[in-house]
Amino acid sequence: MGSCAVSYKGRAASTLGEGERILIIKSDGACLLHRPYGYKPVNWQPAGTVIRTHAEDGALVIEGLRRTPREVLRIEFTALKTILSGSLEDSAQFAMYATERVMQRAIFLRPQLIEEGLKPLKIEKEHPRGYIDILAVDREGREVILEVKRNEATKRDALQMYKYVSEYRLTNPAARGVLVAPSLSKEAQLLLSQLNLEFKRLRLEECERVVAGADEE
Amino acid sequence: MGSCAVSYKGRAASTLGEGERILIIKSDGACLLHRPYGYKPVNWQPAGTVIRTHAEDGALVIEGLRRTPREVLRIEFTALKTILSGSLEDSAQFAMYATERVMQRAIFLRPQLIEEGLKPLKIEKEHPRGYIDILAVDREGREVILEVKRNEATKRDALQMYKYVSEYRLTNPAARGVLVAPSLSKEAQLLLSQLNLEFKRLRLEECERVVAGADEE
DNA sequence: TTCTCAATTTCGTGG
DNA sequence: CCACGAAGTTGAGAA
Repeated sequence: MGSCAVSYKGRAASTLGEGERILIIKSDGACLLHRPYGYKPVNWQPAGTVIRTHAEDGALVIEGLRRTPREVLRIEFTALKTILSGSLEDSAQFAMYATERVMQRAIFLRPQLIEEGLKPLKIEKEHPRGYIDILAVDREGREVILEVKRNEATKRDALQMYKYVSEYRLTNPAARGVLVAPSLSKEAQLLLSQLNLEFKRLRLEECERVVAGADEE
Repeated sequence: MGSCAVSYKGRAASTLGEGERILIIKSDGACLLHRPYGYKPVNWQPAGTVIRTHAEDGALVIEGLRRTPREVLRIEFTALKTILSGSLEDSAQFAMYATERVMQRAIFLRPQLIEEGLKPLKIEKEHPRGYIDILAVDREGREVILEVKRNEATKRDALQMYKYVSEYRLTNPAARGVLVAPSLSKEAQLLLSQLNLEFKRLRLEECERVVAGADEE
């Protein structure tokens, strides 16, 4: 903690005049310089950075160097308020719920969440124009393209799915497209019916239960 | 700094077991909890968050509450290593160079960077489905839609441009689309040729020289 | 508020 | 190592 001036050059370039900030340097090389406000650091380097320090004209200069891409962060402290050094013990598990992946996994584990007889084939199948969340086959053997959204599905989501489905329909006119989300905006609803696509309501909560149940087994 | 356990619930949800971390709380409500490694905080709240603290079973509980969206971050410190409090004076100017805007400006100042006879009409022109970086007219009077990228252009960038160009081609089939970037991914190159779009190599460095030269005059 | 897009995006995943 | 897409993306700018 102290007063410093900063310059950065690499993927972009920036300068910052003298002011009081907090600098954190972690043992993996990650470093973060924070101004007194805001969520994001004003300057930083990611893990893997090589830190070097030296004195220069009565100032403490801290440089973070990185290759691929080549980047240099230079912080020049002219006044120090506090220096803290130590090591932290932290081996705990971080668990994040409520991601789109949970929904995908639940559908794969229990396809009847969507409909009876559905057989998922592939998650995140590659496609010349992007990715399909899930590719499946229904009980009548038709291809089903599933686009999964964690939040209310928008017009944009419907269009994205249409991009994929229309491609499939060139070779397989019976191909279905199902947008899976907890809810659907009114505009998206209209669009889906115009594009001959379907919607299946599915809430994150249900998916979490399915995935949790599978993990117990 | 100390040992804590964390839970978060809001747009998503997460838990983190006991471990030693650094917590920064800024006066605007922004708070960041950092593990001993990595660039990103493991949990956080943005500026505007209301911070409340209380003791509970011998632990220091710090809660960050936020509305729109409703989010709660709860940090329970069971052991403290250090507490630091103070205010920082920082009113310096932050200047960032080397952005996409520099490239846009350079093209506007010196259109021959793209091709002879090009006449730029408008930067960031509105469009029903987004924004066009630059709209121009070539020496033969054809509309040219320019999509500018600071880094290597991807398939995604080509598709975004195609969205605009195909719209223009409905009324003006001769309309051109030019993707401007320092380089082009192989997949994007293929896509461009399929979609009848063009690529023009332009490096940030050249643009910076052009803009710097213009500023001197 | 909403939408749209840039970002030193970062991060993970798969080829 | 690239390429692609998600992210509690964040942040800025305009309607």
